[in-house]
Amino acid sequence: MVILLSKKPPTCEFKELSISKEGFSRYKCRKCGARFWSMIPRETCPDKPCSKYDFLFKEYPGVKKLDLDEARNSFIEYFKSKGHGYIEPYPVLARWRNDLYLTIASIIVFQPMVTEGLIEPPYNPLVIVQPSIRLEDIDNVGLTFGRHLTSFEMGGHHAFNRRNKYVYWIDETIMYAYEYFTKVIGIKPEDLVFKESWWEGGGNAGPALEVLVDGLELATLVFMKYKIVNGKYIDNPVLVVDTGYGIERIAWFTQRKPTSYHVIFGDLINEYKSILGVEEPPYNVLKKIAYILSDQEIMNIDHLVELINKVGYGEYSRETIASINTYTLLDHGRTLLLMLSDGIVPSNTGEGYLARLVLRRMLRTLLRLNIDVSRLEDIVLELLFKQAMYWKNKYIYDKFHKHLNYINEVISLETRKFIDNITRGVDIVDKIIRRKKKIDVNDLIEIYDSRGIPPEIIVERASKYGLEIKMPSDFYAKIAELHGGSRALVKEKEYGLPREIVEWARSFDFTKPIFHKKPYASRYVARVVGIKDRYVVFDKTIFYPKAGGQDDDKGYIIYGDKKYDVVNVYKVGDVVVHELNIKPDLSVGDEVEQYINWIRRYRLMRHHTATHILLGVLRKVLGDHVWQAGVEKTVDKARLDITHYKPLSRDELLEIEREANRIIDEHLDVKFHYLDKFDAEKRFGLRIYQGGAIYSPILRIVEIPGVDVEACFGTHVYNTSEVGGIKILKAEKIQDGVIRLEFSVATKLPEYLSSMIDEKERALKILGMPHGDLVSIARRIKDMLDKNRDIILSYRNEFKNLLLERVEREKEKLCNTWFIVIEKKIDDQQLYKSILEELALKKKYITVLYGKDYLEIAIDPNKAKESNIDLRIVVNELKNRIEGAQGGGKRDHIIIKIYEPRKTIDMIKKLLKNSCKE
RNA sequence: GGGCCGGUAGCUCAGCUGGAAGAGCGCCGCCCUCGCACGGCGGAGGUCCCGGGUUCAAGUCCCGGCCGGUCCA
Repeated sequence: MVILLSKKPPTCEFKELSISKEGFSRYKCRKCGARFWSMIPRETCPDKPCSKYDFLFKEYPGVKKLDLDEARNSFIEYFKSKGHGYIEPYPVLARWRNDLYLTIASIIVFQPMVTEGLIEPPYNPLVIVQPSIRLEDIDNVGLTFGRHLTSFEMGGHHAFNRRNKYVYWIDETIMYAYEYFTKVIGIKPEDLVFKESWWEGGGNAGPALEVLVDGLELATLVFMKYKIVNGKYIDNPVLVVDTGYGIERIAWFTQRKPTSYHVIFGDLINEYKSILGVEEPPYNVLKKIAYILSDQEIMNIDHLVELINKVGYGEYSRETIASINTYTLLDHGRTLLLMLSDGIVPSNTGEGYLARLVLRRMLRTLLRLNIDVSRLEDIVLELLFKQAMYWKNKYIYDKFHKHLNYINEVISLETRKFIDNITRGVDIVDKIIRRKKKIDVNDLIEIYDSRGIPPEIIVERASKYGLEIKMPSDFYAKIAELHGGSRALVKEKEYGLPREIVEWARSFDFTKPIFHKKPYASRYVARVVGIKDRYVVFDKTIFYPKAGGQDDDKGYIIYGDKKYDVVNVYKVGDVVVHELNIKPDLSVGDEVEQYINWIRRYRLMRHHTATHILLGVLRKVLGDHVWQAGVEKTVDKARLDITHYKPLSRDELLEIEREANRIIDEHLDVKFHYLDKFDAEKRFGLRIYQGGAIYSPILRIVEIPGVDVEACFGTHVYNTSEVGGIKILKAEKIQDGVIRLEFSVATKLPEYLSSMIDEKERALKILGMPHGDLVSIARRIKDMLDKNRDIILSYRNEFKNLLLERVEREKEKLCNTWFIVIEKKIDDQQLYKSILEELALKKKYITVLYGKDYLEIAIDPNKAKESNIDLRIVVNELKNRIEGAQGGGKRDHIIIKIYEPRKTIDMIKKLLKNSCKE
């Protein structure tokens, strides 16, 4: 997430801080040069790598031990008491953003709408504890004894200062941190250090202060005054206080256990150890090792072993590594459960890939712990089950056990895929070794990159052949290199309009959407506010633009005695652009009548409402992981892509269809709400973002009570009964984790029925039985074909034998063997192929087969050698002597294209006689 | 969304520098057996993903597409 930019604005924010009144002064770290604030003079900053985890072996008389819940509550309660409004945590899956998959910090919840000043936050200031996921440091998990986690709780208190509303800024933020850590947690002020730094993420950036205590960073206070646009820093209209308190680290600090995992996962560690058959080093040894290595940059397991040996704990290296793998499983398990219970479906793209990545790392870790492949699925399920139970009734983690059905099924499927993969990997290693007798680094890279088989598995397999392969330490760096620079994903909006028209459209601010207020209006009067070429903007419109997967309206406008067709309708921001068939003779201010093609519109409306019904039903039948992954509503049919992990069964489809039609018959009124973003999210949840993130202060919510609620721009019917009926026409997997449903509704259905009946009748006609029953006729024809095939086989055999008998009579001596000629009379490739095989390969005759304009000569390869026959000479001669002859082949088999092949046979005989020694 | 790997018999796959489409398992028939399994003999089964190009000739080479896998966003 951290993007390196060319030029950072200079930071002078921290030259003077009011905390100096408490006795803090500014120092410079002798080792890393960083500036920091401390009450007592210090040579170096208490941060890695300038310092170790000194807190582990220090006594803090004023500090009370807090578990995770207590640490979280202490944070929330403190900031509540200081006038901060409390916000419930958001999902880890950032559905409300289109530039991020995962929630990586608490500020993500408020970007970009609040941080840009476009809407008010629910409270200002506010406090939130946001479970967040960061996978950048996934390779470090475990190795750093708990400093790195793939998921963690970020305590944030935020203030949004706008020009006309000041809340608080740097000094107040520091004082809150100071007071929280000294008064609530009980740390002595002289142990507290504020280190100057810089942070950026999610599109904003700014100077930051890291709050450090004896080697551990407990919080970062970020003062986001910039936003990042096209790689440049520009002043943000809102001064954002973005703080991140590491809830896990605060708990760890107060308990001073060897690793943060001991604090987060408690007894669960022991359960994992017994499932995995792992022993930890003795408590004090582990703590010592964690301490001694806490200022080291540990690259990988090998490096860790080396370091452990170096510091004199070599005898515990095996237990230490097993423990680290266990901690990794715990960490990844919680992350995976967070992802899956927020509805991520593992797949090969998007956020689904991130879930797969985490699971596969878990599975690889299990293999490293010598868990046999056959037990992989059971073990990983058991580990996740234990974890889900451990978190029962704890904060948002309580949701884990509620999703266990989905989690179990998806993990089973994914684990089997992984096992398939590595099994195939073993075969590939065997194959490469058979062929090349060795495997090099390029093979490792290629196999990993294109087949996802981790190099450890290959190395292990190769060792069974006695091959030793060194896995380069920069393996993953090489992979990254192979992929080149990566680009950030921000979807450019496609308008389908010329750029200058888009620019022009932006100069208007709003077209009143009559299609929302009066979706049943097919005629309306509007005033022209802009014309450019064939494009017109009105003050209001009943024309629905192409948006939200719904096709645009077609129709016409009338001005006086002039009529213009509206051929396309586009949406640019809140402006609707009408494209006419010709450049109109209109002026700004003219009042025109707008007419839409009602039949078309009504079908689109019905398809759109049907899509919402179907989505609600799919979620109900298949589970909460079902999200809309794409959608298109045209006049003929609608298409809905959903996230789901396996193909839909016949029964599921029938149930879905039945349920959707039941909702139509329920005659439910469709409700529309206009709500502030945060109100809508609070009232209906983040489900509303089925169509992707919407960056708008006010959301239009379409609710089918008890079925579905979505933020939606489209036109809908007022009652579900108007949909009239839903028929699913097709359900197919379009990519890993995505199922596409095609369906149609209402008056479109008889058309489909008619075309099906028509198709059936055409088939019957072709079969010559226009009034028969298709199924029984098909069965009869199949029987007939089978029977005929048998008959043909018998004929073929008979004919072949006759031919072979005749050949025996007609054969003549040539080149130490027999020479025979066969004319190809029937278009039966199989027949002549088997004859050629019989004569040339078994009987070793020189066999000539000719047809209308081609000729083929074949002989047994060994016979050719021993008789010194080379058919290539024959071909070349024929090509030389006969005009238009073209062909070639091998020594023992040639094919030539030639007119009147029969006439060349004598020539062939002569050529053969010359070439072979008789 | 991009890179890479793949698509050949019902299944798993082989098929080299373009010249006669293969193996194992499965299926059918026969032999062996009281019957089954094993074993033996014989047989059926192919739009070599689709489309275009190069060539006398393409499973094989080139281009485009579709589908699957995988790595990375």
